[in-house]
Amino acid sequence: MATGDSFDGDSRNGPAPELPTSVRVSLPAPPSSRGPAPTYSRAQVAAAAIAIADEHGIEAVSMRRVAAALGTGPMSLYRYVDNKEALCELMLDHMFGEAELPEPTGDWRADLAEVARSLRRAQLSHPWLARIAAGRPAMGPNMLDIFEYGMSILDRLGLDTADMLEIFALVSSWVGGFVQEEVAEQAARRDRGMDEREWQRSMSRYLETLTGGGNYPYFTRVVRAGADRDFDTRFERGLDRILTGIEATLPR
Amino acid sequence: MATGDSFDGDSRNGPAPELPTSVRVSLPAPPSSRGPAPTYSRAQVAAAAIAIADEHGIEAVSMRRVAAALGTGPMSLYRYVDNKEALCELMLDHMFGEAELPEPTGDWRADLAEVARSLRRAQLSHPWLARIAAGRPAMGPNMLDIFEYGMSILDRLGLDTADMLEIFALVSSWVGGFVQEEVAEQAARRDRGMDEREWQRSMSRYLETLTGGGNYPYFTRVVRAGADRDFDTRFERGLDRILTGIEATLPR
DNA sequence: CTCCCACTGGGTACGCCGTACGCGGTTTGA
DNA sequence: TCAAACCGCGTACGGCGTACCCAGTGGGAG
Repeated sequence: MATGDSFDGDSRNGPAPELPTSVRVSLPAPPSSRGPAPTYSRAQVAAAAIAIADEHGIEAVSMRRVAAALGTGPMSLYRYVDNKEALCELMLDHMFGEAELPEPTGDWRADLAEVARSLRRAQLSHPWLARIAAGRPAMGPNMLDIFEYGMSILDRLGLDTADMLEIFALVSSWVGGFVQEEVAEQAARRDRGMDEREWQRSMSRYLETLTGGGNYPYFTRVVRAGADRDFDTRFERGLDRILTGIEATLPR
Repeated sequence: MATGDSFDGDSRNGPAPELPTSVRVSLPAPPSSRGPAPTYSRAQVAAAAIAIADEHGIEAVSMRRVAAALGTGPMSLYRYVDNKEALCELMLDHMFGEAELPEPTGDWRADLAEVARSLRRAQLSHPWLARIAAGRPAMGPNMLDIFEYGMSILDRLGLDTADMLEIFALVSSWVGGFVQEEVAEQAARRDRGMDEREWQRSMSRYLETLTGGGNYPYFTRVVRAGADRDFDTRFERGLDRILTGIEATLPR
């Protein structure tokens, strides 16, 4: 799988046609022979932004800071990126380039599960990713690579394109939702650093404050018993359920 | 189901104990008898913020604007809400109060499907919701109501608490991921207002620009054939697959 | 070889933002 | 009665995204 630099590589192609911003951003930079060569590449810009997000959180990523990290002024960034929104999309697609996908085994369930695990791994290794991805369509070249890989797995099942798309979207959107909850809870616990015991006690107090302790019997039970499994097994079990559901609703 | 005003109602309870911000925010305001009565309520603040988000988009929601909508100064808001993050959580839980849940029928598949549809409906009626919810744990009173409702449905299946939680989380996180993609695509199309035909053509051009047309065979096929079904049927079919998967992996 | 001009780098400035701080007015329990 | 507790809100600071503009650069056309 690509390493995420798929932005600057090749240069064949004319002037960018009118496209929605959310798509145009993923295009490689135009050839541009006339003036001096650009000092940086889009990949460098993305890498700088990602480094800041990893170290100081996504909210610390500002045009000024990214520019400073590159050793330049704030406005210079706009030579590489239309605006901050575009910078985010650049970071987003760059990350999906890190996903490593093994050679398909031929067992579609196992192979699709591996795609799901890769997507989760990518988003988990950079927790701010889920925040960025929210409400943004992800169709950069790297995400498209993963899409193609997933579709090729489903191609053995004799479905039409719409069905394949539907199934791929089912898996990938579940992974997205799952990881979102996962990082949310991680962040909430890190908020004030509390361990399992402390968190449990503070949630109990929350419940009592809310209703005097009477209502919310199920949530109370979950909190009291610490009844939530760890995310790894929840993920695997959920994945298994979803794949089972897909298999069961396959034609013939 | 509550209408979302569950914040200001009752007043019994002592001073707020030390809780993580992400949880404390959902607490009803302390009784506070001493000074003059507050001019507004937390529900009013939330409603004002929501109105702005609905009309001008979530990024237009600023402390200053919300305050102005209420007819007051920016700093007055901080009497009702710790900071902007807290305002967002207030909006979030307030929205889930709008979800209307019918009386359970006793058929757990149908009932759980109805919960899923309610969650989707709530998030779809305010597209900015998905953006806000990303990476934030949602455990306000209204979300807890939905949680309790869902768990009570699953309670008939003879599972332990951890299994019930797992299944509820599976459904709700899938809905979250699905709606996220749904509003993302809606937003992308609205970005520049283009209909089906235009979008198709611009995506074709995007593909050609990307690779000269050769790679991404599946995505090309999807774009060329317009092979994506509408979101309503995708949702129903996905939901059916997930419920089937759950049913198939039920013990005994 | 020359010159033009597309291109890059980057400074300045504007209008927003979140919010720390603090002051004056109001209410109420002691 | 009066101090403590609370509310409303004005002022101000530092940071943000980015519009605008100008100087420098280097390849292609003449």
